[in-house]
Amino acid sequence: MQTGSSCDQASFGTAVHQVLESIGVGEILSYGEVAAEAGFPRSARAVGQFLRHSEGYPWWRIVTASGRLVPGREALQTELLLLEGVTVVDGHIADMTRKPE
DNA sequence: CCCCTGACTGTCG
DNA sequence: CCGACAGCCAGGG
Repeated sequence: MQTGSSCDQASFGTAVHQVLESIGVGEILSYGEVAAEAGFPRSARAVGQFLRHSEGYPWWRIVTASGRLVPGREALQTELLLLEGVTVVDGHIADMTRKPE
């Protein structure tokens, strides 16, 4: 895509909105990843504020950079992720695309 | 325009 | 692995 009109960053919420909409089922991203995709690699916190104040977004697909689930909704998020087909263990993602070993 | 808060991140102990 | 501290950035009063 990028037909030439997708570079307009109206505001943070608009950019994040596009990224959240781009996430597929079973796709886990961290706040920093979403922020980077939105065009703000240093604004992970702003993503959290947006998700918390907004509803209708797959916030459960968003975790911290450590693969940790969102504080305050760990139990709920874990169940939702399991339903999405994501492996969650003890409140943390066990299926991150990373393979340190 | 200034100050504070926060669903973050990375480093240190 | 986990708790504490500092740095960075956007939003709201």
